[in-house]
Amino acid sequence: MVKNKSEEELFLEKYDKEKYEKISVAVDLLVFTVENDELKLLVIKRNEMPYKDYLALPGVFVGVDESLEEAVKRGIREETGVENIYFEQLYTWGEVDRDPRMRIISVSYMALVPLESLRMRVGMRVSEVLLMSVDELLEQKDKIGFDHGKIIEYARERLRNKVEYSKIAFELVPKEFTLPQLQRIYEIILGHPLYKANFRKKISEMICQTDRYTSGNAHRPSQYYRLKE
Amino acid sequence: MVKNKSEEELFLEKYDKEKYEKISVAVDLLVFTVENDELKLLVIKRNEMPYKDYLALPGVFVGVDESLEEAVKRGIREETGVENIYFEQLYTWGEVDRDPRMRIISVSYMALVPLESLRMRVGMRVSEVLLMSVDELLEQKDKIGFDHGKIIEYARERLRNKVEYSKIAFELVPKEFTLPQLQRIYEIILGHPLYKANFRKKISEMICQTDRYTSGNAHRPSQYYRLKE
DNA sequence: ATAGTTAGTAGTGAATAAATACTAACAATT
DNA sequence: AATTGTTAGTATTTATTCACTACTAACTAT
Repeated sequence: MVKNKSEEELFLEKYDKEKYEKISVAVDLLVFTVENDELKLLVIKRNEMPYKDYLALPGVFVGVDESLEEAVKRGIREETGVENIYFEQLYTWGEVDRDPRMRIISVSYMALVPLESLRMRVGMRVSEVLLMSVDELLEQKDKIGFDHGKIIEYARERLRNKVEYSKIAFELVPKEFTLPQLQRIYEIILGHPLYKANFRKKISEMICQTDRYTSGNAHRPSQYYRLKE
Repeated sequence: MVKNKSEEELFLEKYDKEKYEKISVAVDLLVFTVENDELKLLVIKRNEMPYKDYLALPGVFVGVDESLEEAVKRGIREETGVENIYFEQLYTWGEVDRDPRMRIISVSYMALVPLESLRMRVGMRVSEVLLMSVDELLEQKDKIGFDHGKIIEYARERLRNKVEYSKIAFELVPKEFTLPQLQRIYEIILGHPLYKANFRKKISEMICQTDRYTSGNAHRPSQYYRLKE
């Protein structure tokens, strides 16, 4: 990584080691999905101090030779077993005392995964992994360790905003989906109902229809669509 | 900062020091202002390797006992001499080789300051501080060191988006301002002209008028306003 | 056949945004 | 003292989007 040894040495002469001791950097993961008409988040039940028996976000430390994105992918793989899912950076939390053990700066990332793709992996994890309703989580923030309650709120807010002007909601449905299904995702994230006709008008440019329909339901079947491009 | 020594020791047994060596964290500052009807950014001309004679963003390392915000305030003070200006976190850049000297993760912050408040301080800085047009900067990205060209683009995009749905533009004018002056700020950030009547309607709820007017100009005087609350 | 249920479309009035055209008020010039 | 140039500010018109109602369509179960 260091391309020029003398450059580094030159630099380090001025880099005051007393004052600017290096810092541990972690990524915290907010893996969202929708289950039973609820927005859910992957959390772990801690079985160690500090915050033993509290809920917390999964996370991993960032290695010196590892980019933030690489750490995120590794973390998602370790916690869920899934690969190639959508994620984006949220915010970086840097209060000095946010972890009582040591100074840790945490870069939070939000990941979205359709429930169908999310298959829990037992693995050799030390902590229990749970899918919990975001609403319920935020109602009992005293059960959440560290500053993770604040981070979850921040993420929900970002998700709510972003669903209005981006295609992010498509990350929570399979490649082929019906419009009532997609509309439910929007409504669950936004927390209020939408008008069918307006909803369809708005997303009509983003989608293209397939020739497949639902079947077996005691009502008119709905057509499957997919995201354009 | 460490509240429980035994907790820390326990933790460190499991914390693999080989793999998760700590990392240097810096904050990079994007100090924007408007001068001569142009959006301008505070940059430094580097006089050291690497990227000697290139342009770069000012930045400071984050101390172990210093929050990110504290580092930002210190950085802004060191580079500009001003205090108490608006800033917000932008994004965290974590590619492994983004700095050839060593692994540095950088948290970028955008600050906005009215030109009137911005008084350059000579100080004992090693590098030259410049106010440069953002458009010009982005036209010659090969003159910009590190990954800072990308960061500047990201910041300009964020500023453009945010000016549409927030009160952020008010951070670039004095406490009392005229509407033509404020509209110019919007137009400069957005990069296109706005319709006067629509502009005024839109911001009318955010502002309240004063009883003062401009004078001395060979045309109708304009009224001074201030941000509501 | 019909009742129940959800899928999907048409259309209306209200609010918001885009655009044009105007009037108002000053200083400098004639 | 009237006129001109210039920018400040308002009125109005048209187009687009949003909130909402009301309808038709298509399936299963009875």
